Amino acid sequence: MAVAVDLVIFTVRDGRLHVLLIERGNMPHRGEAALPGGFVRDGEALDATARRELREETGVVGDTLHLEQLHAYGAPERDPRGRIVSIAYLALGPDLPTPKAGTDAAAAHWTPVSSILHGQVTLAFDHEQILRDGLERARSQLEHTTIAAAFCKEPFTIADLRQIYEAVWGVPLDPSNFRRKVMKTDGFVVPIGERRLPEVGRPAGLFRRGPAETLTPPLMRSGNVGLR
Amino acid sequence: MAVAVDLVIFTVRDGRLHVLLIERGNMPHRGEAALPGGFVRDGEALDATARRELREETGVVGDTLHLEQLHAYGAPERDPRGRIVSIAYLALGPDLPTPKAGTDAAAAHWTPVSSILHGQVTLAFDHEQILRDGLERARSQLEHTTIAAAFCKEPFTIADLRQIYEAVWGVPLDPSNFRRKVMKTDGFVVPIGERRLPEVGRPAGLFRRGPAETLTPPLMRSGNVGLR
DNA sequence: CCAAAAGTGTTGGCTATACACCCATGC
DNA sequence: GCATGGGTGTATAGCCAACACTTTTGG
Repeated sequence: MAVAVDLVIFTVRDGRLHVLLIERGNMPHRGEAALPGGFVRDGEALDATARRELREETGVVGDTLHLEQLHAYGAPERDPRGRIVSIAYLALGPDLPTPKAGTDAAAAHWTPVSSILHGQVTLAFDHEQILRDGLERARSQLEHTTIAAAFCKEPFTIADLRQIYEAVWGVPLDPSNFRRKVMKTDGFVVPIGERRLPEVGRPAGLFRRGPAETLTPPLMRSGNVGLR
Repeated sequence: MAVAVDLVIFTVRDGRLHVLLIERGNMPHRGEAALPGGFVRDGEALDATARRELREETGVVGDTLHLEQLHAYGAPERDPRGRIVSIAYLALGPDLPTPKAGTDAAAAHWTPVSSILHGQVTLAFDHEQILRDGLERARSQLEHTTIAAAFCKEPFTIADLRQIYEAVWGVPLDPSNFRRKVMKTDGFVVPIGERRLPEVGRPAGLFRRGPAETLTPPLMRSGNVGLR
């Protein structure tokens, strides 16, 4: 029985949620889109496999990224090569560099999540289910934790942070309430005392990530409308 | 590489949270306390393994129990027999029958969770970490979902349900506010129009589980005091 | 060169809701 | 003694309005 790790890597580019997909270079499903991933090596912890694959696929040192285990998928028929149990990981990061092709991947692309949810892109194996689970986890994490800041390159503005929420949840948020909530949550963001010169509009205050990790009470989303 | 399933089975007995532990009948850790579990068989889905082990260890048909995947544990040195990745499952149920010994278990007992957290009972492998993760998941689930009702034998009173929360969270709740919250949440519980004759005090209304699954807004716990 | 408009960020107020805390009543 | 119900103050979300600061446009 083989154990693999698959990665759901999210980022937000120009206001839309994207996921990193590879074009499979080997059989099965050669040429189809799939989540990046690979097998766990002897003596390698699951988290280590995830970080290694992350590095191999995106070239990003995992320490700067949020990475958490998502779910284990083990349906007997999920992989035609045989019995493969896959541990899925969720990774969140700021607009990452254009990924390079990995060992098993012919090419890697940032793909809008909405295009997969709307059926314009189909994924190999059970990867669409994994993606949906990852999206739901990310949405939930935004409610209860401060990981939204992990999507932002520092320094960032409150509006940048709000756009993360809007992109992941697919709903517009009230700028006023959002700002109040973020500022009142101790340690969510810390001001650096500078302002961003805008192309248009009033200059926005700049912030860094704070030490806080949990949001109590949570930042609630009324309803899920979907992704733009 | 072997894949196993371990179970964190919780129930509430006389106001305290209990977990099902076995006394290991085989090496390694023979004679020590551990979570019930076993290896995934060929062609068997992960959930099926969990339900089978649940049945073998407790004699309970899994359909009546809440069962969900918790986390995958895969540290290279977690099992001296070799590389074993374990998928942990969380099961919640009403005061279950005294379990019978399973294949790999010399004996099975309901053990107060507090006795493990306070160091009076130690668990084999990394099972204490799994238990802690399961407890945290259960506490979180009580906030956001209606699974607390899964702990109650039907029919139950509002006070029964409240005792579940108090046992899992380890904090007392205001009976008045709790009642309002539960009654206002559409589909959490449905009255059956009868009353339970009490040993002392006013008779309490009886209820069954409703169709609702999520709690919006969540039922919040102010802080974690611990387990009694 | 100056004035107005447009766009974005920031601040504040109002109202409905939910909850914590306390008290009253029924059985 | 416990279940049930109500009442009040506080905190917060949703909604709305005003203001601040900048760039662009038009004379």
